[in-house]
Amino acid sequence: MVRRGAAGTGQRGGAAQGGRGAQPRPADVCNAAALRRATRRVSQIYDAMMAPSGIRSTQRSVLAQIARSGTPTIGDLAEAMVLDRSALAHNLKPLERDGYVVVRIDPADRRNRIVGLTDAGWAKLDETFALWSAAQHRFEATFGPDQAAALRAALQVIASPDFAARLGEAAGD
Amino acid sequence: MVRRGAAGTGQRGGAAQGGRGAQPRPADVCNAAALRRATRRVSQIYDAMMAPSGIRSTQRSVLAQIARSGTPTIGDLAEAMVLDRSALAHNLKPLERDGYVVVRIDPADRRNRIVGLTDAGWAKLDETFALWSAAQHRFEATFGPDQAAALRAALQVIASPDFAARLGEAAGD
DNA sequence: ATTGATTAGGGGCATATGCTAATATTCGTC
DNA sequence: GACGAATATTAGCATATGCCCCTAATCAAT
Repeated sequence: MVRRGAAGTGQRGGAAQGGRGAQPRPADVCNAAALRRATRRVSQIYDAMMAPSGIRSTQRSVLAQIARSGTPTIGDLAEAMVLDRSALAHNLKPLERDGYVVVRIDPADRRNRIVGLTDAGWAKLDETFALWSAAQHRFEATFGPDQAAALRAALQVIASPDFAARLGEAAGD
Repeated sequence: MVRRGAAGTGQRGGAAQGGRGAQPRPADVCNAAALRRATRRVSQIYDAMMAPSGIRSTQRSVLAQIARSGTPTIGDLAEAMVLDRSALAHNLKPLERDGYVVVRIDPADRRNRIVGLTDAGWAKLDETFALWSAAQHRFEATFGPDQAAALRAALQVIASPDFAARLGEAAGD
């Protein structure tokens, strides 16, 4: 039940690693998979170095984004972080439980929920700055400052709403 | 309870977007967060375009990696995918349940579990090739082939075991 | 003012991901 | 050949992420 060496890898004809002539195939490697792999690797380092703080890099990202945004709604935050609304709402739960953020109804438009940092949230953000910065420096030193800058530039393009719009133009069908 | 404009963003002194002079801070943006954002954006496109197949890009990545590897153990797969072993074991569950992969004990070393594609797994891999390829082409066309190639090269460096070793040298303390 | 469309969030479900502890198996040593 | 060290995997728990559907609230049109 476990064939081997046959076709069916998505790279037909046994041209697994450039064996045949260059077919019109994208690049042999899935961009999404490559991104996921690299993200896991990097997140592992950041999380490991941030472990003493008790929060993860993902959680610090949320706190930092709230700090940058001021008093965003959940939708605002989700958009800024390229995150599904429900996913962000889930992520806020532990932070709210631990007293770092507060979510309350917008008096102006009662459909909205306004997210804000508590004093404890600000304190945690300050407290974790050194750890985060150390991880950031470590990555930059290992990968190279110029390379890192180029990578971030590329990633920001990809994450931008404009890119998403262009990318999604024909993705729905 | 929701201060504003104070310090504590991790980018002190109100220099949120390059306001002050260039301090020796990494880059204003967390590399891990940037990676996560871009990954989500790209994964959303791939998943949306692969929706008709009934499997996600993450799942196809697993099938493709198994196909490439032949008859890997769970540990082999996890290493190749930069994925925690237990996470991969979890990911295999739905695929096993749906009959795309089989996991069986290695007769040679009964501690190991050998993973393999079933006929249905090979068929699904073939079936999803067109969808995956379309997503891949779409991304390349939007982002630019050269840019995409450069990005993939950078991501592969980051995902490589060697990079992880160098990155992790001082991350444990 | 009532109705209908739009928009923001929340709930439930499923997958994804990682950590820690426990279990099973093998290997090396005596 | 038995015992302890090393290795591979699983189990359980928690967070992360996204989709679909539902509810609540606003807005627009009549």
